[in-house]
Amino acid sequence: MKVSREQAALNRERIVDVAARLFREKGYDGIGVADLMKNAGLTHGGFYGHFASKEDLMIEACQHALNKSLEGWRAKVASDPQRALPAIIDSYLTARHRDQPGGGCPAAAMGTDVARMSPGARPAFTQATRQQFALLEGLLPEGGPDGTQERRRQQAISTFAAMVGAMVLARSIDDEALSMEILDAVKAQLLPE
Amino acid sequence: MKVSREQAALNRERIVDVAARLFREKGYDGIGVADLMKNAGLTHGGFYGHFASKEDLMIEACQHALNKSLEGWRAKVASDPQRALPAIIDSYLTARHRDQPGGGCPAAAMGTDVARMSPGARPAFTQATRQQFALLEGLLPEGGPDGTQERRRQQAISTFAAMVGAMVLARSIDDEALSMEILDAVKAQLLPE
DNA sequence: ATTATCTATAGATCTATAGATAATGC
DNA sequence: ATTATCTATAGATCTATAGATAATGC
Repeated sequence: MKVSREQAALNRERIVDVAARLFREKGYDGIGVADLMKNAGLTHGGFYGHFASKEDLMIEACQHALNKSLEGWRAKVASDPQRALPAIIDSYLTARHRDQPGGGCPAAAMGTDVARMSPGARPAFTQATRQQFALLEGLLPEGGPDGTQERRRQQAISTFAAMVGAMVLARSIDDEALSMEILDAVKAQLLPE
Repeated sequence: MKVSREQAALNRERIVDVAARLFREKGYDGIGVADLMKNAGLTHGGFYGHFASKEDLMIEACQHALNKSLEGWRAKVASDPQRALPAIIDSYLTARHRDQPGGGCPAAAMGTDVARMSPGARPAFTQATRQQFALLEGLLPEGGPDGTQERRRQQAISTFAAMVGAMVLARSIDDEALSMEILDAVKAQLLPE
């Protein structure tokens, strides 16, 4: 029954990884500890050897998801800084992202959950949001006479807000054409030709 | 024990009204039927005389909240069409709205819940979102050479997306200054002087 | 000997229903 | 007589814990 210390650490990581996916897909209350553990290939009771509570797992799952999300953005910056902004916006505002919340933006998938019931996860969201704004700010074009530092930050914040809102709206409706129109309209607005 | 037919209808409305508030505040899974009924001044068992299931109440509560929200926007248009756009945006992007989700924007408060577990409520969201886009489109300034009909619709969609996203982000973090900066930045972006 | 995991279960909570109650409405 | 509401509870589910088990690591 027992596994090696190394394997136990891997099991813990897998629980966090599974939780980061399933909390985004089903919400904090939409998945139970028993089901989470089954998805990680372990039994219910084993959970409490790794975490003090389900709430604790939620905090780690948020940190994990937020870090992965930021890493994805940073990878785009590293591979092609000039095209990073359109690359981030294009890949965010897609039907693929809309239909796969489990691997997508934590703010769009869990922001409301975190706001209403998970005070412990809010510091992680605060830090990640700050970093996302800073990253976007650095990618915005210098701009014309209006391109002050303050204006660029304002634009970075508005860009991310429009992305998150577009995703929340696109997911909440059941008309495929309107849903795509939302994603495409915000894409066109944020990336004028 | 029994009340008049008229009073029963009022009781039903009160249940929907309470649910529209509490589902936005606590989420669909965050409040139970017993607590909802207690908040409406009734007992648990009486619920099923009015609704077939909790899910059915969710659908009615969404319709109710969405209608109230649209009515608020239309009242602003009726009272002063010229100032309606800034009035809507200004009142949306406030700390007051952020801190009182129970009476606020249904998309920002329940959009994620509806997306993941309430297919029955999605038609209402679809219709309301369509109407909100149309209303905003009519309020946008004619604009310069770029003010085509298509461009105005794109801008209406982007405006609402930015508002919803700003609210979701502002609620998910625990830094008051950053939270206000998000609301103010999106406000400034949407309403340039 | 230690400990990661498992089985089993306690205790709480949640949706929904059954049957009783008492006031309304014909 | 009808029916809106109430009391009580069935049945399911969920978090967390207790104690057993067996492989690891000193």
